[in-house]
Amino acid sequence: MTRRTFHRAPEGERRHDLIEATLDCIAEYGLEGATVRQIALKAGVTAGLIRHYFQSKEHILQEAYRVVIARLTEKAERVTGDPETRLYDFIVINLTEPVANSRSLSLWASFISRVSVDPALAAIHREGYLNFRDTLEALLADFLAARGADASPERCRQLAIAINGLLDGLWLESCLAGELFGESEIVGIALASIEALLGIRFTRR
Amino acid sequence: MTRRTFHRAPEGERRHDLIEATLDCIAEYGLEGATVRQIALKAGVTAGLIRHYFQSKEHILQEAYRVVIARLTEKAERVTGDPETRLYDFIVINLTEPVANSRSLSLWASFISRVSVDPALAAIHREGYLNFRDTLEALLADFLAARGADASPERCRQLAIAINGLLDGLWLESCLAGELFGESEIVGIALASIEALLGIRFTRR
DNA sequence: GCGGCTATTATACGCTTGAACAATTTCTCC
DNA sequence: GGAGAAATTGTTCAAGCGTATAATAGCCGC
Repeated sequence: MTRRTFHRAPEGERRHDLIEATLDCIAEYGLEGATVRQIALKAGVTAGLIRHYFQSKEHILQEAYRVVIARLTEKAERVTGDPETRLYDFIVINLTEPVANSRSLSLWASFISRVSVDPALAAIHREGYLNFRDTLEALLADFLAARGADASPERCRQLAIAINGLLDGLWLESCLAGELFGESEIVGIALASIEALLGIRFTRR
Repeated sequence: MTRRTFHRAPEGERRHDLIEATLDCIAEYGLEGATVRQIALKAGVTAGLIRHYFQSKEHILQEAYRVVIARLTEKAERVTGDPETRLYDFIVINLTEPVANSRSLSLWASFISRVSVDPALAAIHREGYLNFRDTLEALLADFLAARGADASPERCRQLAIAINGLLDGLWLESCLAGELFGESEIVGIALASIEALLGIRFTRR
């Protein structure tokens, strides 16, 4: 009996492929569908290999969650330009593809449901979350200052909490029921709402 | 060998207990921890009994999800009084116990993660969600009309989407990281934000 | 207080799971 | 082009899963 032929991949590439396969499984079948065998099947390898790269199934899930968070936040955290452009782009990026789509939500929700149960995932979550809100708070402070508005720490904190909530909620809504809105409808509502919250109109709309 | 003694319960009561046990398991261990045997253990019965009351494990999960949605929405949907009081109470109820706590979030997230994968759960979800937003839209229309503000259908729709998003997002934030805020802080931010979005101050704060 | 209905228990079955490990193949280096 | 390292396969294992079903025991009507 002859074995299947295989390809020896560089460690980084193989780990990446395995994590992608994990995310595919979760998005398609949920966390329960992300079994070691299913992940291996999707990655085109055998189940044993996963344990060669990851100490346990828990570990590959943790790595996968880091990737999910990174994809949800990395683009928005790299906005450039003047304060208004950065804030504006931050809003738009978070509510359009590829951040806002049903696959992102599937992945996010799958992991969130384990954050309250699994301390390792909770730690990964908290780091990503605080990061995001700090970024938003800094963007707000810059924007308010540039417009000569009240940019006191307390006000920035409260606005960051509110706008973070608004963006999270609208992101959720559009991912969960995207076909009920035009994509630009959600973005438009977000921009108008944030203008109202800040008491400042964007100049570039 | 002697069997354990047991109590023959009325159907309604037994079904209720089994669903509660299911929710306990999900909140404690996540969806994956809600196995037939674990649920039975928590309910103080044996695993076989679950299949006597529910056609399959899928069915008990669907019933459990209905209960979760009902608990998240029923109190807010029963607000009474003048338009401002109803809207105000709606906001507060959704952001305080027992709607806003980590157990609620655990349960909600567990099911949400399967909504995108399981059509039966998706149907249950959609019904509850539309219900909630319609309630909010009606509250807004009444409140705006009572204050003599623009209550056109388009404006009400957009405000309902925005405020629904804001409430969802703030609910999420406070459940996920409640200890970072005073409970009243989130409520205060919500009320102030909604005043800004509506362009109207509440009289009763 | 007893007979019958059925809620409940107890056990078993077939399958899938995460994990472990020995065998094998690929690739690098000399 | 051969040897050694290690990436990958294939198989096995015990545990746990949802489900099925026969045996039992609690309870209601008489």
